[in-house]
Amino acid sequence: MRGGGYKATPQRMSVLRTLAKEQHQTLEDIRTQCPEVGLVTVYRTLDLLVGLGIVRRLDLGDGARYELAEDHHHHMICEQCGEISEFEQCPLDPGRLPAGDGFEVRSHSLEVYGRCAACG
Amino acid sequence: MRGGGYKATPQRMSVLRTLAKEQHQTLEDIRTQCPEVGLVTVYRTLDLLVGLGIVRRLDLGDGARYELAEDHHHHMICEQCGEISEFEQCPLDPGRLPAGDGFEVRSHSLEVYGRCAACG
DNA sequence: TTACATGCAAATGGTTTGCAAACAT
DNA sequence: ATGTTTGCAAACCATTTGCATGTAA
Repeated sequence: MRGGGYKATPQRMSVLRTLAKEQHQTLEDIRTQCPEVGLVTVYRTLDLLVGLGIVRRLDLGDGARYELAEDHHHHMICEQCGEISEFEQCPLDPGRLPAGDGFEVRSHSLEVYGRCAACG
Repeated sequence: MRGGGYKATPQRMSVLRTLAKEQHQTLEDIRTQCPEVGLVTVYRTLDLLVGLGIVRRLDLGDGARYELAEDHHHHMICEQCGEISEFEQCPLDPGRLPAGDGFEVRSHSLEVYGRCAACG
């Protein structure tokens, strides 16, 4: 972060610390845990972090969510209760990715929908 | 649609006809092509169609988009110019989908990001 | 005939912007 | 000193709601 010429302010640190605690949090989730950071600053900090590639922004059907962009993982969403969980193993077959049409694949995101164990 | 006890009004037909023309349109796209349909009605019609499973709602990073839920396909998004295209071949390996944790997979969505041919 | 659908205007709610004060270097 | 960051209030914009009118079946 400092590398980019940005300052490591207490507010930014606080938001980052919160993001490190849990995956795919909403802005409200973050705000609750950073009551000392102004709403506008949370928005701006998240924008900054997303721009720097430190944070990933997702939309799983219900507004924006944010998470640290460290590891590669995907999401399972229960259509019944809305529970979101992660899985690490990527079921993509790279050999079957679209190719030959000139599109250069750089990243991907995958969401799996269904029923969680609790909802049967 | 009539099966569900809903009326086939001119407005709904118009929205459906527009959706049939092109994939992943924004609400504004649709509205431009259905100037005779009120804004609120477009919203309500899309909600209804999504609820009936006829239409799929997506978010590729820039607000909501809608498309007919007929075929299974995925999206490629150019990070440079924002162009969106589809590909039919699904690169998922069903054998590697998360299992054993009690989650029952019913559907999935995959988005591929990178550079389109034009943006090199 | 009658419950459902439409459309306007107004309300809502999440997100962004203007600007002055506080801060880091 | 100088440019960055913060926070409030206000502006903004997409979406939703209330309610009276219109309409498909």
